[in-house]
Amino acid sequence: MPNVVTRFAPSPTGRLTIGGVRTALFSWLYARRHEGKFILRIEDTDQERSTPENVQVILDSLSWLGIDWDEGPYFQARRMELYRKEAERLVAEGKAYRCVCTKEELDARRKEMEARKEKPRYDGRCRSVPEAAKAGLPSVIRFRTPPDGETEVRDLVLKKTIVFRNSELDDLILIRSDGWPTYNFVVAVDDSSMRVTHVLRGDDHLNNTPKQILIYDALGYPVPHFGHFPLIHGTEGGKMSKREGKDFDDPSSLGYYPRHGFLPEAVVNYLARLGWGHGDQEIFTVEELKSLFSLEGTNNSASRFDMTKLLHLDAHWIKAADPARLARLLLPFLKDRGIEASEGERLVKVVRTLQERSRTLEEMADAAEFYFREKPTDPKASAKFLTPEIAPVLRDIAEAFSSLDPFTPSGMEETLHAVVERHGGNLKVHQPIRVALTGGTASPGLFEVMEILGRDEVVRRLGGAAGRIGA
RNA sequence: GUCCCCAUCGUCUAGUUCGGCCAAGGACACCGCCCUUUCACGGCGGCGACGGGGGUUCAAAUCCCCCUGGGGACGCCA
Repeated sequence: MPNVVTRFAPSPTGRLTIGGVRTALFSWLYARRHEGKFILRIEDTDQERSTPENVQVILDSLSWLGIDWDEGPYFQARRMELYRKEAERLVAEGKAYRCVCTKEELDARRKEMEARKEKPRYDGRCRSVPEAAKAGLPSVIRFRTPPDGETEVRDLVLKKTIVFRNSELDDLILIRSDGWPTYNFVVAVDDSSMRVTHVLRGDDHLNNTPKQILIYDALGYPVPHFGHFPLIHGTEGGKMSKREGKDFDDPSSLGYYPRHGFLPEAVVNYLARLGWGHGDQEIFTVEELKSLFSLEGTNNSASRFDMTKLLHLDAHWIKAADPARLARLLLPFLKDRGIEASEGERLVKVVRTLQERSRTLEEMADAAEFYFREKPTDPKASAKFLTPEIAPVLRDIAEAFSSLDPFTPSGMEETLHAVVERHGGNLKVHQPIRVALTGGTASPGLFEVMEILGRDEVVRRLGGAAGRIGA
């Protein structure tokens, strides 16, 4: 029996948020660090909103990040019998009771309480009605929360004990009128039946924890350890909200990142540093995280999501990545731009020239375009560098290049030098050549660009540019 | 409204556990300079914070209280 069992329990009711992913990452790292077990459980008790597509998104996202699980995925929808049985047991033991109040009645009472500025809660009117009197009526099962006393939550992340007065807690619903169980109940049943030792989750669940502890106690199961990570806020502050639109258009969704050419190791590195630290170290490999992650190192205040820093880390990991791997990953981005490149030595060379100047694969694909097809020349660059005076020089260079064999950087340099000398020396030809070749003023080193483009293509583009100047 | 959490540069954070090593360190961003065939990379330097007020103490970013500010939760959602 491992001494640490953690789980990630997302609900497939929407996209997977970046905050949820961080919770998954921390839970996984904690299990790995302690050579424990990590469980994936899908909380699909909300029949209205759970979809198979959302389940798939969760699975794909975790796989992309490299987060693997030892058990599961479990689906709560397939564990209904267990929940009903446990709920009935609580009713039989007097620890829960049936409530026949209708939704409408409850809504009306809630509104009244809000109007009176009270904390909205169930008034408990079915509490003392004998079970026999409610038989046959449509009902829900509610938990009989102890009216007095306090429940203590020892939190491993906050490193403190939080005390809740039981009188603040509500008689929450365990089983809905349609027979489906609710979150606070299943989570307690499942975490105990799956022998979860450390429940790690977002801060937004802190208020649920005392309720769940009470349920554990009522059920007679041992209470696990808890840890609540502060939420990740959006750039404007506040809980990162799910925007409308496609999942991959929204940076608060994990789906955004693979789609926009981020490397998983960069996302993992960034997320790990958001709310956790290990001295001054900024760069972490997954392996390092697996051996270093600890709850003691977590920060207990909310953090803000910063795309700029993520981009910086992505740039770092692109520089560190194997060019052949990047070449393979780049293919779909090229394809999006209508470029059918193939894996191979040339593409790897292209990647090498772009690694130091791309923050994402998307940027790399944009920067790579000129290698595969001539781009329209940037008008500003053209006006500045493709001047009438330079046209004959470019023509001469093209001609000199056409017989340069082999077409090597040292040969190119000598040739350039010779042509410039012939035109009186002291001519700036690099930028005009760059513009002629790449369509813009920024590119990788001129000689490596020419080498990859190849002599014929270089000659062709140079000649073409010179021709267009005259026109 | 009630309950709960949080509080170091613009942002992520180190330092808080055992108060003194902190005239507060690192990273991102920003601004200079260097390198340089462009753009980048890299190197060097700069800007920049303990929210406020009370305590406790010889000594507080570190401990306590209050205020303020931020966030979360109050569902037959999870």
